[in-house]
Amino acid sequence: MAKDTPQRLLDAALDVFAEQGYQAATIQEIVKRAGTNIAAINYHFRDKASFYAEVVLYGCEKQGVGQPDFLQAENDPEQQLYLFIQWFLQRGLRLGTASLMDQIHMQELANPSPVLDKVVEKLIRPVHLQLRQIIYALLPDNSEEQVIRFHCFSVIGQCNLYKIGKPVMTRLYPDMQLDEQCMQELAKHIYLVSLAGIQAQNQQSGNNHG
Amino acid sequence: MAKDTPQRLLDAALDVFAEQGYQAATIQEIVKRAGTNIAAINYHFRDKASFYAEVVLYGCEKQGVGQPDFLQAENDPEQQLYLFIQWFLQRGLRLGTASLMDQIHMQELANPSPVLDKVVEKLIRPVHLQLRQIIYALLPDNSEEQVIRFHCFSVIGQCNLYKIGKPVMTRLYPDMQLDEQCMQELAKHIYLVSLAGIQAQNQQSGNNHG
DNA sequence: CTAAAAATCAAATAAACATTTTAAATTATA
DNA sequence: TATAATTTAAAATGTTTATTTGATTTTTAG
Repeated sequence: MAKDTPQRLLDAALDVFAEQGYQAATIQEIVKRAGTNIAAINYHFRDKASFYAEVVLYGCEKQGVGQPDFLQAENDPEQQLYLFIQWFLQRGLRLGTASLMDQIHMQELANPSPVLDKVVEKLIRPVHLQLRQIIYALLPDNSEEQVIRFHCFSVIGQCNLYKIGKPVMTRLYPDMQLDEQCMQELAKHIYLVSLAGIQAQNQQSGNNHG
Repeated sequence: MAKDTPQRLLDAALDVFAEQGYQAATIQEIVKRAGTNIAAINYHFRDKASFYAEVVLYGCEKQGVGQPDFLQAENDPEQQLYLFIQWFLQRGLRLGTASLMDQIHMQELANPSPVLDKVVEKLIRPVHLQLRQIIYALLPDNSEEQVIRFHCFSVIGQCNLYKIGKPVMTRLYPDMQLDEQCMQELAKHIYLVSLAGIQAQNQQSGNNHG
């Protein structure tokens, strides 16, 4: 038929698995969207489980290229933090591979599978390490490991809620619209809170040591 | 057989649905744990979908009783905020109905169903309104609606990450153990960051108006 | 207290659905 | 043309949900 059935299967499956999760997704729906038939899955990818693993890996690689680097020397850590927050927030909102992988991430949080290990290593850890570097630069030199982690997770946690918690948020506040403008204000807000938190930490540490 | 089959079914189902989500959970597993057979589901609760709705409602009512009230007059808003964070964090860690409903919440975020509306109204909104009151008291009188919401979501977001993101966190930092002591330090951290964020907001608002 | 009616439960069966396998047909390629 | 790779349709397998049927228990009325 058309060209590159495996490719069409991967793309269709990424959509379906993101929308519905591994269990709820049926290979029937996937092959229907890919415009082929059921046996194609078995021929190109052994079975559903192996197929899912390949789909997620495919999504990781697709998103992996073109991840921005926030640790450019010309920016001070404050700027880097702001840019990170802005990027991280917007990623989930825009359509495309990134938001699909965010949905897969979500599905994996609800029902972890062996695939989660690779998602963490390929997508999450690299991003996390960048944030960690930024936070590290903003904290005193002798900061405890736990303090660094906590501040990272404070930033991530604030951002994540707007991806993960959307279904609840729209029910709590039906008038709330998470559009581009709101995202910008939100980025400023999270930056303000996070930086204030770090500075408060610095003061406290200073008192403890002085 | 034993007494009150519907009751045993509800309790067993709450476990299974929380663990696996609606799709992945099978009524076979549920009736097995409840010590009865499949027909009991169809007899007492029409079908799987209706049954799930009743299970979630049951969970809501079970947890709804005994929710603490943080708006006691004897505490100042700062104390209230700290107690709220501490309670909210610990709720997910401890075993019992609360953590089960957190898991259901999680499953509903990944794959929302009509039931989510009721979970929001019965469980989430009441808690959210309490936090909102606390935040409101900490902000200037003329604060914008959006600012209030953002600060609420900053607190919630930071706490939620440790419930929702646990599978990722343990992979990022295998040495991290979210035990009671860690929770206490975490509560202090989130309180520090959140309060510093609010105070920074107050300063900024003051500048804007003055 | 007893008989009829209703409610509850268990086992087997049926129906629906999903996945995997098989085998035949088609297409591409050497 | 012969061979291998791919696609298709159909059937087999397994799993899950829904229904039926008959037995047991409980309730209600006389």
